[in-house]
Amino acid sequence: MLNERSLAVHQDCSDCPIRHRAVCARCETDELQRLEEIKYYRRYEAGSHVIWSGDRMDFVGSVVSGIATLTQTMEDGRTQMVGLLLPSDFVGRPGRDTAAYDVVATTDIVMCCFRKKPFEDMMVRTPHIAQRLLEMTLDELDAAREWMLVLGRKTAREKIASLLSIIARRDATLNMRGTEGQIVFDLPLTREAMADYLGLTLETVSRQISALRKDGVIELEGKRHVTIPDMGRLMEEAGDDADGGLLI
Amino acid sequence: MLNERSLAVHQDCSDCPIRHRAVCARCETDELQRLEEIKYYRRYEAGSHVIWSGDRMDFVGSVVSGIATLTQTMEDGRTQMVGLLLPSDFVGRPGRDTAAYDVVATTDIVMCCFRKKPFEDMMVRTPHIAQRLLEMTLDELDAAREWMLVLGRKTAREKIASLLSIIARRDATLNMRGTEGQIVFDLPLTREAMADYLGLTLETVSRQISALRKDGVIELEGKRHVTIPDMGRLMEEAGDDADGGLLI
DNA sequence: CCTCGCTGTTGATCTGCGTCAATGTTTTCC
DNA sequence: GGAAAACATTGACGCAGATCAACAGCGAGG
Repeated sequence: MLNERSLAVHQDCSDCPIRHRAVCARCETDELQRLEEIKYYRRYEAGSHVIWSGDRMDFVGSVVSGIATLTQTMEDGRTQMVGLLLPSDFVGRPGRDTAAYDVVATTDIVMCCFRKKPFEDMMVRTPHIAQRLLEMTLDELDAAREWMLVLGRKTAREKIASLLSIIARRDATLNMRGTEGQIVFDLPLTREAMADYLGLTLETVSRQISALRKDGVIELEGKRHVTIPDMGRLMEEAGDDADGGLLI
Repeated sequence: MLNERSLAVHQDCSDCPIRHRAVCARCETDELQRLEEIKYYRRYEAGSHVIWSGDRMDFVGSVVSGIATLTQTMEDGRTQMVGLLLPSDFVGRPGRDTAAYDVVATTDIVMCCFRKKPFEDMMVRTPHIAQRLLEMTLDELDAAREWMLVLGRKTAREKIASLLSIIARRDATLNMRGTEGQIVFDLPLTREAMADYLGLTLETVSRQISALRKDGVIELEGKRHVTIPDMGRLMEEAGDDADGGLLI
């Protein structure tokens, strides 16, 4: 997951969000060089599977551009999104070789990949990489736990407000804007994808978005273009205290 | 979180579940020795707070005996448990110094602690520690994501069955028993704590447990002593395919 | 022994969200 | 331009689980 903290590190590595430049800033140059040598890029179309749950994973990598989702599905088709992958987010798990989740491209995406074996070898030789990955994984764990509160205890309206507030802040951070004044962004998800993230149905998502619009918490132009006139108000609606907030 | 995999590693270090012996099996003896030197133990009574969310954390460590919970609370009092800490589970976060969650002792517990600074120093000098922590954190992340599916998409009955199935398997693993034949264990949680874990009310928890008992999925002696006559049946009720299953 | 507090159970009722269904809007593709 | 498909909105209705309430069991402490 992306958050303000990891993003700050990401700034100096805009072309390849694995953030290995940041990771290796303290390493010897030849380690950095070796990392450069084993990397390659992959492109996926909107709607296509990047990874199927249960499949063998022979690479790790990160999103360069576009948006992907991490989802779990039960046998009867019930689906829960467990992560939203934005540019710079890491995918894959050193030390495990089957994927636990489906990764689906929501938009066209570009991934920066490393074959798993060489990457793992590099991890052993370059301690900072393991430390950096640990830091990133702990951030993701925090985000997942924050989301457990959303899923377990919030109302539909609060869930929608939480999601909007996360996307708004993320978007503001990505584009180097603050969260002062009004915030404008495009929703990167369909109503159904939002429902899968929030543990709701798409109808409920639609209804609650309409309600928030009617109440002036958000403004909508078309289906996806959102304006948040007052971020504080939105966060109140989300049930968050105004400054703490979600890390996702 | 504990799972079969981390527990296997834990076997050779029963007195101090930080698992540093396992962590350091490949390290020089003097690193292991140094880790021994900075460790100390703490004892907490049932019901007491080990850590308050937002407080400064000056140590990391792990549970030696007893059970603790990791919870988040909203301003209006709604509570969500985001983790269950059993013997050998790790607490704390190298690289961050305020706690994000409340840690509460459910039973009397003993923790094995390391002051954070020396532990972090050791991490820098001993790459295997960071790698081992990364592995453990990734396991926890998987568990958190599995739990997101439970919270977001399962019915009350399935939630209860999921929780029982996790506790049953955990208990079986801790006591070195298999999950063949019938499984017997004591619930380590009150109905309220179970509700907080599952995103339900305690009344619903109580009702669903009664229903599962009436249907022969579980047997109850008193309030806490549970017998699972058929683990496969329970996992069906949980909505899991019979072998995959939760990692928590 | 009795009382108090804590935990758990069960019933009655209410309500938020899911389900089913109809319809509108936008995009795609011939 | 028109048809079809994908995405979104809105309404009517039902139900799973929340809420409110009463009560039972049990250990602790006077």
